Formats: sequence, C-alpha cells, structure tokens
Amino acid sequence: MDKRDVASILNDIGMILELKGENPFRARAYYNGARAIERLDVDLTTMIEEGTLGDVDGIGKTLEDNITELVTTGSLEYYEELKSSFPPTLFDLLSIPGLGPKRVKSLYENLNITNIGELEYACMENRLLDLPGFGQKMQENILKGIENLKVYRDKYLYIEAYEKAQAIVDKLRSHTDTIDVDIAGSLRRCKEVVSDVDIVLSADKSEGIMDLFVSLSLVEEVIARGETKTSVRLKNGMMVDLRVVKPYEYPYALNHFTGSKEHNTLMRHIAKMRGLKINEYGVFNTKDGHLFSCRDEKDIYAIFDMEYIPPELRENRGEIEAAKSYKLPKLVSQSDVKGLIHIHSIYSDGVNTIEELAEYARSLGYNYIGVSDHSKSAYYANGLTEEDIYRQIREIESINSRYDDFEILKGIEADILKDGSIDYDDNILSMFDFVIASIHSNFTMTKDEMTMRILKALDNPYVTILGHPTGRLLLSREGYEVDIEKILKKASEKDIAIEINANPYRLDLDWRWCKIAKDMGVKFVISPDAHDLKSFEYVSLGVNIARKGWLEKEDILNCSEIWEVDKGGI
DNA sequence: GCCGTTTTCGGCCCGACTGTTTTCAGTCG
Repeated sequence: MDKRDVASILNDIGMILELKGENPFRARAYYNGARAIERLDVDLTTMIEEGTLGDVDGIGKTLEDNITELVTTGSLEYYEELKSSFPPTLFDLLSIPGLGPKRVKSLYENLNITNIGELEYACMENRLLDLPGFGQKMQENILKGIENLKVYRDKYLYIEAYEKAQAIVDKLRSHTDTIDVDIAGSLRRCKEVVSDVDIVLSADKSEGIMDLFVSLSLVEEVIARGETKTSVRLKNGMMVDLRVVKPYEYPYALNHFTGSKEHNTLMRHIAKMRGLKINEYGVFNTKDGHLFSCRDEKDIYAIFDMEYIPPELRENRGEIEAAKSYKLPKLVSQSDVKGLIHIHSIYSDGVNTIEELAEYARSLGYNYIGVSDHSKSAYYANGLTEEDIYRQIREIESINSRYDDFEILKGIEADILKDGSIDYDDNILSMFDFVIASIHSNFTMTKDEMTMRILKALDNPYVTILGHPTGRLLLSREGYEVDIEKILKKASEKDIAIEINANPYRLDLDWRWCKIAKDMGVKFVISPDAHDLKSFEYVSLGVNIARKGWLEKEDILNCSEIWEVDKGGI
C-alpha cells in the first residue's frame, strides 16, 4: 500500500464522516491528513519504523495509528466499519453536481434512496419537491446531472485507456506466437476520450494468444471469442477488441482499425477512383485481385502517392489533401519540449518545493521550468499574497544563482476576475517573467459576457499566456460558453500564447481549434499544470494534442532552448 | 481529529453562487 492508496482511503473516511453528519472538522482532519501524506517525500514504511509519522503536521495520534494499521496490515478496521454503514452505491450520488454529503444524507434518510437509478425515479415522481432544502430547480438539475452521467458512461480518459491498453499489449507481446502488436483505433489517434480499445496483433496461429488475452487479470468478462477476433470487458468497464491477423496482413489491418471511419471512407474512395480496393486485408487491384504488398503503413500511403500520415492526423480534416501534395506538417514531438511552463509549488496548492521541482526537471533534461502558483483570489488553492510573491522571487533568484545550465522562471497563474481584470496590480505583474491568465471562478456567465471578460484580460499588457481557455473538465464538466474564435484572434493580435493544458482532464485548448489558431498566427505553450513531480509526465499528453492539432515545434514557445518570450508590459 | 495554547478546551480557510428561503444552507473551486 503506497502513499496514494493511503491518502485516498483517508479522503474516503473524511467523506463518509461528512455523510454521517459527524463533526465537520473531524472530517477535515482526515482530508488534511490525506494531503499531508501525499506531500511526504519520505517512504511511509520508513517513517513508521522510525516512529516519525506523528511529527508530520496534520498527523496526530489517531491518524498515526490508522495509517500504521493500513500500511502494515493492508486494511483498516475503522474504515471497513464506516463503509459498511451505507450501501456502497450511495457514494455514486456524490458524483452528481449539486449533491454533497448533506443532501445525499437527506435523500438516503428521508426517501431511502440508495443509488442513482432510485434517485432518477424519485425525481420523475417529484418526490424531491417536499424535501427540506430541495425544490423544483434542484430536482431538474439533478436529472440533468444524471443525464450527463449516462452520456459519459462508457467513455474513458485517454490516459486511463492508454495505461490499460499498454499493459495488455505488453503482455500479448511476450507471447511466443506474437510477431507484431499495436494499439489501434481512436486511442492510437490520441483522441482525448475513447469509448473502447482496439488492439491489432499479427501471428501465424491465434489460439494461445487468445487464451492469454482472456485470462489477463484486468479482464472481467469475455463477450465473444473467435479465431480472429475476441472481445472482453475489463474490470473498469472498458471494452477491448483484439484482432489477430496473418503477418502479411498486419499493416493493412493496423491501418484499417486505426481509422478514423471518415479517413478510411475517403481513402476507399480514392482507391476506387484508381481501380483499387482497400480494406483490412490489403490493397487490391479490383480487376485481377492482385495484392499490393506492403511492409508497413508508409508503403500503403505510397501506393496512393501520399506521404505517411501519422495516426493523430487521420480525422479527415485535410490530411489526405496535404499528404498528396507532400505538405503535411513536421509534427512536434516530446523531445522537442525544452522547458516546462505552468507548475505549482508548495507556495500555493502544489506539493513540492521550488528546489525539488527544479532538480527533477533538470534531471529529466529540461532547460527551464516556469513556476506559476495561484494568485491571491484563489483562496481555495492558497493563492499568493504580495508578500508571498516577494518571498518566492527571492527564493527563485537564490536557487537560480547556483545553476548555469538551468533556469527557474518567475511566473504566476493569475485569476481573471469577474470583470476581466487581472488579480494583481501592474507593479506586481511587472516582476514576473510570464503571466498565465486563467478563469477559476464565475463560470456561469453568458457567452458574450465571458468572451468580453477574457478579451479584456488579454488587453492587460502583462499577460503572456491564456490558461486552459475553455475550463472544461473531460467527462465531468463542460467548458464555459465562450467565443473561441474571437479570443484566438485577440491572442494573435496581442502576441499572447494559448495554453495547451496537458492535464488529462483538461487537454484544453481542444485540438480541433489548434490548427485554426495556428493559421491565425497564434503561438502555444504545452504545459503540465503540475501540482507534483509525477504530473510532469502529462506533458506528453499535451504533445499528443498539439500533434493532433497539426502543430510543429516552431509553434510552441516552450520548444525553444531558452525561454525567449518578451516580458509583458511596455 | 489536530493543534496550540490564555495547558486541557476552543477554534479550525474563504467567497461566490444557487436555490432555497425570508435570512441561510449546501456546494464548489
């Protein structure tokens, strides 16, 4: 049991305590304990052995005992006891926006609602109207929330699907009969959200491979099993299709099952015009059935006098035209990224010190990081006061003086306030190397109001980057209504970069806008929005999105060897 | 449940928003 598991259980305990209506500060003590554990940089087992756990701020006698029990025995009796006081499905209600512990408790105790299905039914029967604290509007919102959950069900974030798929591919690759194996489908195209996983594998015989596939520990049930195709549902609910093809068929199958459907349709059309036929088994001459032999996908596109189209671009958004005239972009890659911008430190809601962040980035080979904590209005995230900023800048300068091959940039993620102004005055803003302006409050404005608000923020001469431009959270929250086109145009005029926020839940700006923005002359930063060291990895997800959006390294500011952005202001 | 004392009990993070109320509770970030 590692730190993350422990923290997650402490959080659960806090939540159940709230549900039970216990002293809210007791619940908070567990939340605080979880945070304290997450930010520990020493091994938990070591701390327990040395008896130093109780010295940690926020961990008292009770939490120390509980954590010790968790780590040494793998479970906690108190937690199991708490969990058993409610039906397990009751916790699902908390994922509906507007429902917190208090309301869920009331629904359970007054209407005996124990799961989302029962809640939906109760709403239909108007049974929430008479409940204290509920009303018509609340009931409508709950129904809307349930509707959204249904839409999002059976959809998975790229990162979750990718990790599962990669684990499966690794296992399949280890089978002696496997010759080639790859992820295909929307996951290979790096879509931000996927509904299932396709894996293509080449082998001369499939039986042993299928046996291995259905016996993987990730697999919950086998939906269908055949010689060439087997479908399973994983324990997280995700469907995975495995297709086994003959080695010579592999490139065609990989190409076909990578899609997209629209890309394939156009390719088939082009083939037909040339008297050819393309499908998962090959590229054939329609007349005599002759198979064009291909070693890889590059060969397939070459048959049609096209350059190789990377999977990310296969969305029928002009890539086939561009490939015909050999004008595809030279897509940015992970190794082009030279520095990480938008990183939170312990000063606001990050868990690492500036020194730890810098050392880790340096060890990964980056040339610079841009520290950008939250601004003063972001109370929930411990936003920085002016005094904090002076202190932080002094610390950064002191650490920087020790490096000649690395730089820590002084930045801020400043809130765009309701009226479009930026959270600090010009004097403060002028001290930073870069200013990310982001919206974290007042999401429910009209589209016009929100657009005006952001446009005004972009007029601030100190702003250098617009952070997560739509505020969306994939599979959980729509972005705020905003006229993106106007925003991009203004950003282009004012030389303000647009963030591609690489957090797996954000991936915002959406890739569908990237090419449009690029054509307007907009520059980008790919940022991890990191709150800990682990999330530095997210930058690769941002690179995926940039690639999907046709971007090249020249379009991305943090692909420069050194940070060359003009300071804002005059 | 934790912490720090005015040392054994009282305070603990804030503000906006929404929908419920008729002065505020619950949720969210």
